[in-house]
Amino acid sequence: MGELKRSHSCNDLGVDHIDQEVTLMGWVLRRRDHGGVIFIDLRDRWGMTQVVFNPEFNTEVHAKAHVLRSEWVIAVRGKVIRRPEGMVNNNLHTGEIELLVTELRILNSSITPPFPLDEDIEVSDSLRLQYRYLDLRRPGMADNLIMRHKACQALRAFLNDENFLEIETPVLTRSTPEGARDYLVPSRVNPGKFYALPQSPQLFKQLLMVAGMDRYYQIVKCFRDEDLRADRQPEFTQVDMELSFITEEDIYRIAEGVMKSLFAATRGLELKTPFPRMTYAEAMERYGSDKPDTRFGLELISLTDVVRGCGFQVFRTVVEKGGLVQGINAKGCAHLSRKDLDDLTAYVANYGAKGLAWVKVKEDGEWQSPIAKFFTDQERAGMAATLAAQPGDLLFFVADTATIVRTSLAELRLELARRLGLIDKNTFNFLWVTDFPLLEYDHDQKRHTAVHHPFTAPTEEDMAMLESDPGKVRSRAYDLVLNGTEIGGGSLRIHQKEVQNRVFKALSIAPEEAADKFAFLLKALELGAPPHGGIAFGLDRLMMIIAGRDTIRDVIAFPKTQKATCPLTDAPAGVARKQLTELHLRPDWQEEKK
RNA sequence: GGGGUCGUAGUUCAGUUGGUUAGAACGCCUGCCUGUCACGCAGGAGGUCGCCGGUUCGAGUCCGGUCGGUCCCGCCA
Repeated sequence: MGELKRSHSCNDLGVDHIDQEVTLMGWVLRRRDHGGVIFIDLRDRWGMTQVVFNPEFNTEVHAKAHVLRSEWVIAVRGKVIRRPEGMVNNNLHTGEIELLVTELRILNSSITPPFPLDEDIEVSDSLRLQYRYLDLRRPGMADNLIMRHKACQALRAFLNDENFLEIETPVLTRSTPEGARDYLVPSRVNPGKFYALPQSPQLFKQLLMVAGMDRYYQIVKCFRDEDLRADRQPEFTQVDMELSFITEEDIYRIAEGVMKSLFAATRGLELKTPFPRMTYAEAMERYGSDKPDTRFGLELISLTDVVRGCGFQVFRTVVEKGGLVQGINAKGCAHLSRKDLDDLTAYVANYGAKGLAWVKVKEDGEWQSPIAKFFTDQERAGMAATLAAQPGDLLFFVADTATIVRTSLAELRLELARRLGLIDKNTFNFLWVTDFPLLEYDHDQKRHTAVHHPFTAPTEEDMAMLESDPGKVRSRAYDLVLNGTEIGGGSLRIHQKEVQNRVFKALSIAPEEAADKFAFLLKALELGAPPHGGIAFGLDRLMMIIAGRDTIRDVIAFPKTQKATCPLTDAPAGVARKQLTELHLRPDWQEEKK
């Protein structure tokens, strides 16, 4: 860079700087070479400034500028001048001025980029990830990272004000039963033993409460070796926190404060608090989901009692076998085509629904429907009344087990809303979902498993049922849902050894196994563990929603592909045999022949 | 583990019923151009149609497999 020193960013200069001598550094976004005058759009993290090489003003530097190409890195010194009459670019923050160059220094050239860096051009994901450092130069991607930084700073400021301590926890820890598949790390020093990467710092943050830290938080990487989705990858970031001597109300207040500060810092939005709340039971009843999107209606309506003993055999048998019949009234949607209905039927089939019954309510109130003939006038009237059906409405029904009915109608509801354009992207609907069940029965494992995790406290009033009717016990867990996405969850924890042992027993974790895997926790609970609880937010998902993106890859600097690889570094990769033997691993695969 | 979808020039895509030499735009290269801002004009280069196999006189096109991207189901306390 020689004696040149950057004086401003590419977004700084305006009419106040006219006639000043400045130096800019950055990347050549575009050149417009008129043979005579040459314009370069110079870009950096902050913005863009037009720089001008004028042969009448400086022949030497103009001649030198002819070689400049996209993504060359340059330093330019010159004078800030007002653009001529009528040449102002109102789309550009620095559009009132330009830099008339007196000195050009080429800091680095660039080969032709593998894809254009223009914002509006779609490039395949594999190419973007292979050249992620170019992809991140695009303003939209850079903005996402900048926004993520602001979000982290805002929540740190808020939590610091609330007397939290930011404390790090180990990344090399031990594998514990329950939950997702662990990433394992073999120990060289301890042959045959393994560390696991944390699925969350759950037990460590509880131990920090036992340690009297009182309020802890951490922005922390977590690891789960499961298959990927648009909003899920194996390493992800949690905003993790834990507090002592609190109730649910304290957690809600803190979490709402975090969201408030975060949305103010990123979107400049003033969120209304407190957020609405809904029990798990109500959410399942009205939306068929424990993370309902409340930006639109299309609620599920139960018809199980209305169609009991009706003339339609499919519905009748399902009810007799203890299943459910539920419906959705798509108001004013009777105009949907047969193809639309076939598509929707295929859509719910993905979620196990064997069929999707539909009824178009005609202007005279008559039913146009393949199943109309199976019902008496009275039965039809009862169903119509329950669904508040009016002429022009389209009614959907699914009859099956409770799980299939709820899942398929919940997904149908979302798909309908998308197709009908009922979703407002600029609305942010938060919802606390409370009173989750503590346990659910796993038919494969033939035992109960924890809905949240094994350290979640049961409610006082249900505790007595732990042994007699474990499936009925409610927990002191809560989820925070934003626009139908679970963005966080937590619970009040068990802080007494006896209760923890009873829950382990309800989970069919044998006392010997509990002692082996969780001895340290049980011991800590005997040594003055305070009542405590906490919550963790999925930062990637939160940023995805705030940035208005469809995948968390767009808010992660170096994300993984759906096959959990990194096209940039080509991870995961093979290792030398010696590395394995040092770790006391004996591979049975053949080494690649050279 | 399963299902959908995509893969053609550097990039984004088109390519008819299987039929001559595979096209467009942008980008790139050369030349011209003194007020553009997606500058303009003229010319040019650039292709193992992801890969392997099959059907066929003939395959970018049809079939099977495989690899890669992506979305979903299962999975994700």
